[in-house]
Amino acid sequence: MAVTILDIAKHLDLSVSTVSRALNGYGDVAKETRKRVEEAAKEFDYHPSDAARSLRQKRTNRVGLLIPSTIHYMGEFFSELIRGVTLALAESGSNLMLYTTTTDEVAQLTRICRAREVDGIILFSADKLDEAISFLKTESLPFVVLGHSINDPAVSFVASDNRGGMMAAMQHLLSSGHSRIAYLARYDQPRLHSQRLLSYQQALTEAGLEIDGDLVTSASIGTRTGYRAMNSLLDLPVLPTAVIAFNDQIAINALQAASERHVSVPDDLSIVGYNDIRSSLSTVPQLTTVRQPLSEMGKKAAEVLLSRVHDNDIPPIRTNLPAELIIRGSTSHV
Amino acid sequence: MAVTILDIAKHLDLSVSTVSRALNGYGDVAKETRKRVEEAAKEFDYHPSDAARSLRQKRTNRVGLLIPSTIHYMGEFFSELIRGVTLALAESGSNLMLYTTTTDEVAQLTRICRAREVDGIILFSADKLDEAISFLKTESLPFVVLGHSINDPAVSFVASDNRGGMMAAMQHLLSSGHSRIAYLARYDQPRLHSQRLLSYQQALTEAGLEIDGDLVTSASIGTRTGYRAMNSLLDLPVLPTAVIAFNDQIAINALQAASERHVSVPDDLSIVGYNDIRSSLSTVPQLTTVRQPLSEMGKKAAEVLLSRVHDNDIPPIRTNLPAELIIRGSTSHV
DNA sequence: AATAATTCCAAAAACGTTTTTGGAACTTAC
DNA sequence: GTAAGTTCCAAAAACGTTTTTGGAATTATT
Repeated sequence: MAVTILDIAKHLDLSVSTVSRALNGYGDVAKETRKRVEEAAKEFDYHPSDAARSLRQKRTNRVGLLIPSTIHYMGEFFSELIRGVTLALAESGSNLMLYTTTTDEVAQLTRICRAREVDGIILFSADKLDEAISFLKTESLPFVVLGHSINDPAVSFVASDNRGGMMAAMQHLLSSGHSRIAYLARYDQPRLHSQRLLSYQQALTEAGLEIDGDLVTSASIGTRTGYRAMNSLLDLPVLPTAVIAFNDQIAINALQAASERHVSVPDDLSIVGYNDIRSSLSTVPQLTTVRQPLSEMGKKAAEVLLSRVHDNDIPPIRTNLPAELIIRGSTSHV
Repeated sequence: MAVTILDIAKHLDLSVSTVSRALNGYGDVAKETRKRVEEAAKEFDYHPSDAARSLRQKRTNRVGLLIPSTIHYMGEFFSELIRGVTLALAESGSNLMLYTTTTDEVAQLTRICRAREVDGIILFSADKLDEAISFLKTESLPFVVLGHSINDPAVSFVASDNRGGMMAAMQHLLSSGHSRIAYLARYDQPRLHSQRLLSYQQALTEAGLEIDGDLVTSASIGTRTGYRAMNSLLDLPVLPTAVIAFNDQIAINALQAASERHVSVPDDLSIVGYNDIRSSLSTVPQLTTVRQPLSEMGKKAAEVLLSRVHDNDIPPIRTNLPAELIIRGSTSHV
């Protein structure tokens, strides 16, 4: 059996309560006694039972991160986020539980809340975000949404400035003389898509350009996402001179499609990605992209959550981190 | 406050023990009573407290996955593994705790074990694997190593056939007429590296070729890993005609370096990757690579661990899943 | 020198389950 | 018609902590 606090107490001829207070830094214990306890704890490699402590304290020192089950389609994106999350958690001594969404997201959240498996939840999953949010609002479990800016002023979120990011990309292309700019979207991400689309349309309108429905199309999720969609753009009677992709993966596959059809990037076609994942440095040419500070977003989300775990009555924290255009080789003057 | 088993018991005028037995499927409860209990539990959305249950049952229904803190450098690789892990865990009703390694791995493992935070651990971290293993062997916590084949016959692992995979790549190149074959390694992964190096050398020797030390070099971890190393290979007085990279990321960056120096792949240079991550389909040309069944490995590792959680006295399960050469456009006849 | 305050610690309660033990009520067996 | 099973359930113990309460011993205050 594992060593318990009782073993320590017996060994030192103290009561368990004193040992507990000594280890948790309470004041009601003599200096000398505390030292003895700490030494014994070290000697026996004593660590308090996680379950027992959680039960008594009503705190688990765990936070949950809910991610989509299609996580393997967004490996780089995700791992940057998670890095930030783990960084922030490590500082506070909390641990991370990873939940992948199931078919019934709300049932899953119900269990997590009612069984008190975690102290709080970072909602990254996007499947049925609205339902998930409205459920969590009825529970007392702190939560924060990661990656989406939420309209409801009562919910905390950490996202990046989508409108601004997309606008920066558009302005870069427009000022480079492009007028036929395609948007290679992801319709299955309606929340992000609609924001980006708005900026796309606004930029065109402000530039006095027509909005051509043919130039907005969607990549489908899967391996080589965006490959087929890019090809269909290249089948248009009048080709676009620039493409903004929903993310870097799509941009990379668009690059591949263009290359296969001997459309030269950036000479014949400019391509802009989104997110600035590491791979965007590895293409030929390197991707111009809108950088989202993914790691920082993860870190910030964890911090926001932890502050709510500490006190859930503080007003909601709603953060849009700035997006930044990174100009590399995949775009040029028309 | 959350609803407890006592609330259900009071509401139904039963004892807590009966409610517990009813919900957990024990025999000692009348059909009618069980039905009433189940209905009440559903009505109140009752879920037993995770902490209380863990404490009493000495089982947490959680397993840990230990990953390196440099996880963001291996996003795709990692997310495929994790997908398999979560798939297997979901089937068994277990949850996943994600631990990133800290400076003192053993101290971290000590805490995890002694605090009984999880039922078992999947060791994916490679930093000080030997120390970690020898520590875990002294504890009673079940564990399995993921991604490395371990010599010690007492430890369970799930890996893929490194020797075979590397050998397949070499044979492919040799039979295509290549004789100057470089190996773009990762010295900081000594375990995997040494196995691959052995196969590399063996294949050359069997083909009656000299082993040229200049042709074995190492990529360093970081963004664009392998870019600089590839460039130094291209600076050699006599160029290699083929390169086997330690992983696909390195291969992709090697591809980029070659392209920038107008070395045509595969005409002037063949490049082989390793792992078959999704991105290996997105390059121009697409990567020839050695496929490791990453998702299956993760799944298998979780299954092996769970079987040990169920009964830790079963003999070690040691699995090398087959690696498979996938021939695509980045390699050709010399 | 008596009282008040302080320091240190032990005892006990509490957290919410599961599991063990035991016993009442009802059936079956002879 | 008693003995022996069965069926169902309640009571209590146990899991390993933290926190509250209270009290003895020591020190400070008047």
